[in-house]
Amino acid sequence: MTFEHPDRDAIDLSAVLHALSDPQRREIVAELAASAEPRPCGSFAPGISKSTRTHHFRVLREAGLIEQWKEGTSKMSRLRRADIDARFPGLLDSVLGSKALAQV
Amino acid sequence: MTFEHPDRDAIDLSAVLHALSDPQRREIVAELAASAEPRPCGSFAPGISKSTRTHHFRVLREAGLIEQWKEGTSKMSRLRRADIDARFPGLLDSVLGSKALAQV
DNA sequence: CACAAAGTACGACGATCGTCGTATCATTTG
DNA sequence: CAAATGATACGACGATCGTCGTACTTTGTG
Repeated sequence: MTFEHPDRDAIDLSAVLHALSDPQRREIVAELAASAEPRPCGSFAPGISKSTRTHHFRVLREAGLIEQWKEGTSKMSRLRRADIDARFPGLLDSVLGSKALAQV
Repeated sequence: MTFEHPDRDAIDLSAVLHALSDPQRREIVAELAASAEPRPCGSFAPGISKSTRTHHFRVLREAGLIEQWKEGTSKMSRLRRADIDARFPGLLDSVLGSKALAQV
């Protein structure tokens, strides 16, 4: 918990919706939601540069969507599903559910 | 239907989330959702300028969230709830529902 | 026709966004 | 210690955003 994570009650809807409005970030969130296990940042979005990936992860973390911590040389990420579901019930499910459509 | 309205199947999730990420526009959508009757644009968001209001309504319309048509000198707006609900089930409810929180 | 009302078009402005490359840091491993 | 790995910091760039004011169009009303 050494990074900037907003408390559950401080999670802002505008920030969450903005974070989710980017397809790249939505893809990351979808992958995190699919695998319950935490994963290192580097295992996502292979098409983009490292700095861009860092940027996207920071946006997600500061919006309160993910939690991050260091583990060796890697940085692990986990979806804050309980917090998001508690604060905005149904939001994550509807956004991720529509991913099942041909929604790229 | 003389304006640019995306078809239901063409409604893009990124555009919808981006449109909803602005508090001003979310407020408009919330008011439209509250009163089932169409309302002229001028009856919203009294604090902002006319041009900004026009801009917000266009963003909402081009994202597929609202439908607009002229009626006399006014332009009426109605929420495309059925289309949004069909395309992204639960999304609108979760976004508007959280409005009930102290989410400004 | 003249006037008022409701929106739009068109820039403009500062701010933020998504992306990148390069340099740097922290950690593990040889 | 030295090298490699995984991620960050720091600009930088073009693009988009939210906001505004002013000028303009469209429509209805006297």
